[in-house]
Amino acid sequence: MSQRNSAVTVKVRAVEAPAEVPDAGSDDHERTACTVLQVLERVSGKWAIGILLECAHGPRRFTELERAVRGISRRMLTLTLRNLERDGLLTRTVYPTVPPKVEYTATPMALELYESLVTLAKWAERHRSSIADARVEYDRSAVDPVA
Amino acid sequence: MSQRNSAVTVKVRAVEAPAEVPDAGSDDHERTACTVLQVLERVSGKWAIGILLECAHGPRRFTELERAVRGISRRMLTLTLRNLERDGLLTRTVYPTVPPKVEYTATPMALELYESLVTLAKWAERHRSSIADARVEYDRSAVDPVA
DNA sequence: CCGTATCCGACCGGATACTG
DNA sequence: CAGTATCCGGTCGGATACGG
Repeated sequence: MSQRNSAVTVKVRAVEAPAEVPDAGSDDHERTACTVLQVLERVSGKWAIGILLECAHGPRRFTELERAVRGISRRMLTLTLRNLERDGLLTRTVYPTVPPKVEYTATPMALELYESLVTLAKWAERHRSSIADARVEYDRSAVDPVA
Repeated sequence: MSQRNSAVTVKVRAVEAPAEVPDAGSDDHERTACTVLQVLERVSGKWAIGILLECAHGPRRFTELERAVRGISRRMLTLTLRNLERDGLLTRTVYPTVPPKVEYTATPMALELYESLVTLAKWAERHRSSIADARVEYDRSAVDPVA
């Protein structure tokens, strides 16, 4: 896909009191869905975002990430790192010293993505309790149909 | 977490020519990462976004979704629908007619999320080709170390 | 029309052990 | 320090068949 500006076509802006999205033209949804899906797939897996968020604040070494992204295994750290590098979101720099030193740095592209992740984080923050409530309510009425 | 406004703390805005994210205070990353992770987990799975995007443009029936979200199986449609309903992102309305009719509608919360997804979609659109290039380049030099 | 139930393969991801 | 290799269980998700 070329560099055509704002190729996404959907109307954004001003959904303060959301009623209904204006519509965007039927199979445009599909193109958008596909695109978003591809983003989410790159960034999916439990660990990619944690790593990206860490590296957004400066170069990080392998072991630093292993400690910062808590709960991650060596294996998953390596795999996720490789994928992020492959997609051009992280650059890997090896310093041929002894002991070896490797730094992972977020690319400009990744730093832009970081912006979107912050947007997402804000949404999550706003609705976290609503979602939690919805869950307990749903589970309650599922287990306890009429009570 | 209560309703404190802008609890995310990280500095946003103005990363036109991204150099480095200012930093946000060490373990604030973790809280942000966790939050974002939770969002992504709700919305992950290949199908949730496609469904959300469809329903953002008005109520949709089960079979309509089955056709619109192409490639989805009945099973996955049902499961994803249930999870989205459980999280309060979709409301399920049953019309006790014959034959039965069920409508799924995006909640205001989901329509706000839609905004974020559009942001993500824009990012993906901007960088789609860069990522594709990065991949072929990475794969090339992996298979073809020195040539 | 709108689902649920069952089977089953693919892959994600943790634990552990070994290497340059 | 910064990985790689192997094993192995759990979950995701497709295909198919059946039910209200």
